[in-house]
Amino acid sequence: MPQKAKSVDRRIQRTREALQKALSELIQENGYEKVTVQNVIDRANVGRSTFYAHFENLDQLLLSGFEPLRAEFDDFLSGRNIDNESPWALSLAIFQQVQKQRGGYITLTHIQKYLYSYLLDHLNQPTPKRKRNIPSELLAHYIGSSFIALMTWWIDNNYPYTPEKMNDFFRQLVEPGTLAIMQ
Amino acid sequence: MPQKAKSVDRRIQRTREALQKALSELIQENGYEKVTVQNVIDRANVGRSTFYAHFENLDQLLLSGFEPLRAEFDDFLSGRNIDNESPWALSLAIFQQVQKQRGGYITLTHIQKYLYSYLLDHLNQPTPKRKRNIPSELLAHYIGSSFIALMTWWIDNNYPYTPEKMNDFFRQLVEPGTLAIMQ
DNA sequence: TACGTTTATGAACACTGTGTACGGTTATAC
DNA sequence: GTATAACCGTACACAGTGTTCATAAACGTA
Repeated sequence: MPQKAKSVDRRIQRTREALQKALSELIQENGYEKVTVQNVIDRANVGRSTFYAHFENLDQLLLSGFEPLRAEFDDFLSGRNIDNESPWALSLAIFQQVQKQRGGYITLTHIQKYLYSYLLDHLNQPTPKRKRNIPSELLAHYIGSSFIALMTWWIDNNYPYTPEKMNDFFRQLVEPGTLAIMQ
Repeated sequence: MPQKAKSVDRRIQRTREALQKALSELIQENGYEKVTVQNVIDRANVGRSTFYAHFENLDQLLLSGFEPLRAEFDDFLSGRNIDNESPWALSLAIFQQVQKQRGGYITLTHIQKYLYSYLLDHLNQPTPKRKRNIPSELLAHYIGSSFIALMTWWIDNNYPYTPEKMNDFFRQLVEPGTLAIMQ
């Protein structure tokens, strides 16, 4: 039988949201490297000890804001067979989701981590038609990095194109090279 | 008439080399982010004030080790007309030079900076045959990032291929996509 | 509303690191 | 040999991190 939903303390929500919002703003203003815990708690109007009651450090706070995207991405990976659908649906989904979180902050390295391991699995499956001029590891690294490159440019330039258009660019750039190699 | 070469104080050379060597070792052990001035001067056996007499901060020390590569790269850019020779000679030269500095440390972002501005100039020249589906800025960013991606993989995996082979990979991956776009 | 529990607070503390200042010492170039 | 400069150590002010603890406030629940 389902347990009655335990109600979450409103104070916890408020604190966490205030911290995430403050971090988000400070990142957009100065970049993540320049953000300090001190800045965040000042901006969020939260006590120092309160911060450490919720998060071990700045990185953990950053990661907590990344949860929604991570969850969606996991769903996508487990819910569908990428190989039988268009492989470009994956990248499109990420472009769309990133834009949806527009105001939020994103650590692209985390997307890259997921993407990389997926690509490596995918490329290591025995594909008879593959020429294999290029080692799988390098290919996975290349595709993942290219994707991150486009994403970075897109965000830095404040989303000048739609996710669909960006995904087209990605496809146009990466597909010819990888197809030529994968035969 | 050529000025008589002013002899450089041996102490200066020794100090700078000790600091660069220490930084290089520490980067290879723990990564640049974790290196502190304290670590470097301890390892180099150099006084704190001496460090600051030579360099403003850690970044400046890092950059000083990058000078030889930067110089070679500048020479290359100014000495030849890239357009009339193979454009892939540029990337090959960098692969070779990076390997030559094997034991040394490299900040790839600095290479990327140079590469990016070169590419942007290059792509912005009016080329009648270009289709221009994709904005020059994005294309420059993409090519530069792809190059850095291969370079990073190459270094992280301890130079498993020759510079020439790596340059082939780069060409195979990037050329088809960019050619298709540049018509 | 009254209750016991959880959370927030702020101040103090130890710690690590940065960058500056300065007087004394030593190696170096000439 | 000597003047010079490079080096050294120490001390200092400052900024940031992460912990602890006693107190006060807000909360959910009955």
